[in-house]
Amino acid sequence: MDLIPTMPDHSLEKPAHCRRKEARPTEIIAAALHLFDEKGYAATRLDDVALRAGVSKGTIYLYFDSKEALFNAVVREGLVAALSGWEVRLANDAGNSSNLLGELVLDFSRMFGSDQAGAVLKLALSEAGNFPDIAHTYHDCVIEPGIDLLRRVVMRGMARREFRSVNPEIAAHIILAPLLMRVIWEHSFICGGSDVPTERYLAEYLDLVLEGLQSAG
Amino acid sequence: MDLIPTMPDHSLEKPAHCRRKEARPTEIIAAALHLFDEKGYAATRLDDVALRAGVSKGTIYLYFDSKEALFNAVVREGLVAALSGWEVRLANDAGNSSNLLGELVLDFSRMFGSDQAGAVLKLALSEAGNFPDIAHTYHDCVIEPGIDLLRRVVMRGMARREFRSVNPEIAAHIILAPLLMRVIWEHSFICGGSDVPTERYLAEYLDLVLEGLQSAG
Amino acid sequence: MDLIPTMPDHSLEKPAHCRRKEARPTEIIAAALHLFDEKGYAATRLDDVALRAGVSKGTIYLYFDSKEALFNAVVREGLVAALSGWEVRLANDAGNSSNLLGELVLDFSRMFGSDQAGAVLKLALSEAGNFPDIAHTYHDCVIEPGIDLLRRVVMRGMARREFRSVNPEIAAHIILAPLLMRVIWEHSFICGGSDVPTERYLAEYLDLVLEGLQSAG
Amino acid sequence: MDLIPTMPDHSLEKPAHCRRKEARPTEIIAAALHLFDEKGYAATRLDDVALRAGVSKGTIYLYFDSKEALFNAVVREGLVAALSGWEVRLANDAGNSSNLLGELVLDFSRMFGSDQAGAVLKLALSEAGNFPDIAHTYHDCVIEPGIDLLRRVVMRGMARREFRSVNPEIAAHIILAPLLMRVIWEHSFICGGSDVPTERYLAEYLDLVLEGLQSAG
DNA sequence: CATGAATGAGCCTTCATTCAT
DNA sequence: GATGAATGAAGGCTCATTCAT
Repeated sequence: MDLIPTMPDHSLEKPAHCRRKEARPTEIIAAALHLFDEKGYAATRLDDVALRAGVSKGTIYLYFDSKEALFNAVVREGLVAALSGWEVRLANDAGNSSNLLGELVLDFSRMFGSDQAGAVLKLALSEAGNFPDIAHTYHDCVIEPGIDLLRRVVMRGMARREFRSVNPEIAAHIILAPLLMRVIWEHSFICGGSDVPTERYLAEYLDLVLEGLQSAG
Repeated sequence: MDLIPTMPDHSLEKPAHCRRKEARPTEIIAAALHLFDEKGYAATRLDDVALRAGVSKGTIYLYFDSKEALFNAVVREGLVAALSGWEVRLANDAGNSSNLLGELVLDFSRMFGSDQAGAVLKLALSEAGNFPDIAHTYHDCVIEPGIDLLRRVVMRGMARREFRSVNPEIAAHIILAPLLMRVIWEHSFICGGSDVPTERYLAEYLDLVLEGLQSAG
Repeated sequence: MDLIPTMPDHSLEKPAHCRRKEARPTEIIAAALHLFDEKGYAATRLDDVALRAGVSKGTIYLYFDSKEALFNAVVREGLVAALSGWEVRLANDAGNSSNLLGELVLDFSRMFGSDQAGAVLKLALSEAGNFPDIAHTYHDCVIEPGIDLLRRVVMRGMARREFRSVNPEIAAHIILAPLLMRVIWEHSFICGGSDVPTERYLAEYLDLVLEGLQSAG
Repeated sequence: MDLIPTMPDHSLEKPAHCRRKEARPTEIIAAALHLFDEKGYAATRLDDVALRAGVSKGTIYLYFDSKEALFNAVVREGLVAALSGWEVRLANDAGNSSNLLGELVLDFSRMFGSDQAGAVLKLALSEAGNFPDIAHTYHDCVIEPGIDLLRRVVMRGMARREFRSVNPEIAAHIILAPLLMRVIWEHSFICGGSDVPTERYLAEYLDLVLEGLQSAG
């Protein structure tokens, strides 16, 4: 499966000519993301994507080879957005591990709080059956790095005797879960959901996790 | 949306007549569940459901009014399976709250370990966009009771000074998340996934959560 | 096309045994007639015919080879009913031709006033496209004899100088038309229709026709 | 029931672009009319309509929401065609009523002689059971105005002592019947039918009717 | 580049017909 | 004979994809 959409490289064109034209693919992707997230891949009609993007249906095919290619582009865009969020200063940060974990969680919250990354997370999970390649790519490029980051923070904390001894791999999964779940939640039970504001949720969550990790001493 | 499929009540028919007949709806539901879980609602063809159930396409319509009705039946079946799992002895159990929480988690694991309940959980989340009624029903009948159970255990622990003071509502969500996430995981990244066996995962998870809840004293 | 339904000859069975059984074909035909008339051939489901006849769907096939065969039987039954109505004493009646025409019209009205013959008339016209054989048979067995009868009365009247000189063939058609039309009317615009009672309609009709035929002298 | 098909208004589009495009709906309606007339609504396949119209099946759905909507459009078209035929100069015509009636009949004959109006008349009667709304609309918009016109001519004749005293309402029905019947005839017993040419039929018919209406003096 | 009319493969659904009981 | 569960061919409808303008 080709994750890179058929998209002409406009990088050498004069920049101030027609901003709309260059934004087209992005606008289409944004429209598609919204609808894929809302209705799922299969139930989303290209007509609706075109309508929402303000272009004709045929135009979509100028930039993407097929509906599946569009889906790939959507996910890839969200992938990039997500990846950029995982950039942490893990190494050069000299603070204590609890703070480091706290910042990681905030980063995460900011990243998946955007429609972009959040919707793609849900998409990757929902459509995993029909697009195993995407599921794998997403897992390898987003989930695994995130887990890895958490694992390293946990190991750092253990090494510095700030955290008690746990299985870092599993702990990372468990720590990540409530964050992912919260994202899925908001994209599935749109109306209603829990009325707990994100800040409180994160605070309480961090409190619980850190307490659980805290070294006995 | 009607969650009860149009399904004749066979309970009064002659029992030794044709054993297959009474099992048909169940077989169809099982086949449908498998495919819905694997490919999603829209991408599942009724032909394939029929093939897998070992019946003709028309037969499906003897028991279900439409593809959507079949989907409803599938979810409802999983709902029942899930609900039966939440039966806990919360009240008459005199043990300490940590043990109680541990048992709850085991119950949960058993329940959603079955394909039935697990697949339906993933379905409810994946197809929430297209079937808001189902999403709501699932939330109200499965998720919310589960959260409530956890909340009550947390409050019990706090009342008995076994747990420190936390927000029970949020804590319940956070405690539930890794369990749900694990289920989703297994239904999305089928091959691969984490190679951590469920028992170890649960043990580590319980350890972390209980440590996090532990009263300081 | 076979106008004779596959129907076992019960004429030699003991008569007082099980009246229902022998009446089955007739009951099925009656139910079919009602539904064919109401909804047309294609829109009538055999399930509904069975339901209305109080038998199972399979039973229909004990008496009729196919839906088309049932339709044929229905029409043929109505044909017989209609034909029996055309039995007139044309020859031995010595009265004047106006009276003779009046009696013919009354006969006609009685015949097509029954649901049986009336419905079949409408059926034959409506479904002529799909069942040309039936249309022809109906035309040859019912319409043509009726026209012929009228023609002979008109010719008799002309021969006896009771009627003025007209084209008997055409006159017969024109005289028949309002009678047929009235029947069609009642089977098409069921509710509403004209509120003129049949008696008045016939009287006025006869008055107009006879006046039109009246010899000038 | 909505008699107006979902049909984009092309009146403002560039005219010299693609002559075919604007004719499409009309061509589809014509093809549908032919087949509906020939085989009835239910027995007509949209594939066949498409084939006859020289378009693909999907194209039909560009202009009509459903088979039923297409049927509505067909009837409505025929309705318009029929209504335009009932335009008579009743008021300003100073001639005698017999002539007026004669002209009305010619108008009628011209109108329903076209496939359009004639086929729709038969359709309205045949499919009245399945489309009561259409039957009513047709009755109210075509039949009733026609009857009304005839009634007014009859009353005019009576007022001017050209016609004898009859019930105008009933007379109108009776006068209309042979005309309608002739139309139905031609659409039902396509091959064969009576071999009397329309002109002779009309002449004989008028002769009979006028004679019947003639004032005794 | 952009459009949107046209296409046709594919799927849900219906229903006449069969057949084991 | 009678039943009604099961069948599967057929048709209405959708929508991703193409292409002439």
